[in-house]
Amino acid sequence: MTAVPPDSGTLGAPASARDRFDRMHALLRTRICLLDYAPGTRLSEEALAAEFGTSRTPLRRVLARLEGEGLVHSVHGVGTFVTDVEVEELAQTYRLRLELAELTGRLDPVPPDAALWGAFRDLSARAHGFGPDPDPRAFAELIMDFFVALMRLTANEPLREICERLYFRTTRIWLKSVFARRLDLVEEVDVFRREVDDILRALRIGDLASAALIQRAHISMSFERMRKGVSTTNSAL
Amino acid sequence: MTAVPPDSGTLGAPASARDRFDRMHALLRTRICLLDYAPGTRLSEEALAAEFGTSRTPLRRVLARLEGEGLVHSVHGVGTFVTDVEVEELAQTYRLRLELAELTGRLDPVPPDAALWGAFRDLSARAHGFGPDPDPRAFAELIMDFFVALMRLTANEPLREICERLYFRTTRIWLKSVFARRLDLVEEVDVFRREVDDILRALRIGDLASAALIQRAHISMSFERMRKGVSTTNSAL
DNA sequence: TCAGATATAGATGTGCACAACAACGCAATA
DNA sequence: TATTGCGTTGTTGTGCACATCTATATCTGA
Repeated sequence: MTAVPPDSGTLGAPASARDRFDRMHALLRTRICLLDYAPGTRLSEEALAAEFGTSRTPLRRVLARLEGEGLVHSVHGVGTFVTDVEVEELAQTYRLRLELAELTGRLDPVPPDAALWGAFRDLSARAHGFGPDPDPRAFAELIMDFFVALMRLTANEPLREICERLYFRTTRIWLKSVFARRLDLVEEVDVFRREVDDILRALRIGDLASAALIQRAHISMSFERMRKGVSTTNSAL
Repeated sequence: MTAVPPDSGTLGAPASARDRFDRMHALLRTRICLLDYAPGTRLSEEALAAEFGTSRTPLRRVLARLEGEGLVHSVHGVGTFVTDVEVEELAQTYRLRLELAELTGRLDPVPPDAALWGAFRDLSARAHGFGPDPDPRAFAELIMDFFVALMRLTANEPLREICERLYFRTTRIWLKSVFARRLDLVEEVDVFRREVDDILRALRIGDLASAALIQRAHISMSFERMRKGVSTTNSAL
């Protein structure tokens, strides 16, 4: 036998330090955005390090990154906490996201390749596969996957990076509003199905700018529904 | 005497961990953007830690942040290197910066307060204070300070953060072009003086949108001069 | 009973020693 | 002479013990 490098597992990836970092980062980000860790939750460095089978040192690097992205906040001697999100505070971020969404259709748009078409078909099937009583978390995950897929329609790397950064910072407010009954989940599912269908229709005729405008409109309307949800709740008290 | 907290120095700041981090981060970022560390330079963690009087651990945190901002790149077992910048690669980033500059005049613009007016007066004085043979580094520092001051004209925090992020990632190419004689420094100084004067004129009549458009135009023209500088050099060979 | 100082517990931040890894040089060999 | 293998060296990544800091509970005295 020739010398075989220490492959830790079934196949392929030698699991480099960077890969571990990316995996931990993506997983924690997903948990925060899907409210597995509610805003205000304290994240124990020791517990997370034990879960990932490492020491605190690499994990702290991940938390530092998440702090730079505005998802957690560390205080010396107290703890690391998931940041909170409020509708009114996010108004600035949403206005910016509107403009950036439109830019994805104007700056370096690229038509979908075969792989991306396949991804869109799967996403559409998932969107239409939800029953009358959908699981909010699973649906939020679908929305997230759809957003990431849409980002592949622009070749402008910095724009993509910024859009995703802002998305992950704001998306929790939607799921939070659903749980707080300020949004009607069934209506949200219906609206999302129409958004997917409309955007795919625009993409099929190669009109990426219109696809971006449709996305922009839905981001705007989604935010307005959340704001109205707040005032409705208030006036109903 | 009542108990006095252990003040480490002359006055005020107790120099918390976060303050140290911010200072190290800002200083290294400035050095990279002002080409004190040329692209490709290897940054020694040990040497930098010694310079700041700490161990590698806090310094590594700073380097990790800089890597997230695209200013350095670490490779296990090799070193941490200042990233390189090429005019053609930055085309996407510049197109994005154009759009974002315009947004600063449309999204949450705020007129200058007394302090900001004072800052602008100082900046204008510095701009007109350069002689016939200006120091490129000092002039680049002035441009940087002016940009940061302009960012105070929008109250949209996420927009400000993103604009600065992209600025620090692209600004080195200007100074690099000056050193490579692809840009004429005297002409650049003249152009910058006009930019400052024009923007301040727009601000005095309260037209922040026009100020942003002027800035946008100058970013665009600056990039074009750099591109032309490349082709001119090439055709002159 | 209440105000304030103090001890305690538990968290993040830091320093140091070592592991993992990559580049280089050098020598042995076909 | 070209090439392959290996040891050396220097770097980043990791683990662990300890320092530093904050919030809470407890004790003390009026």
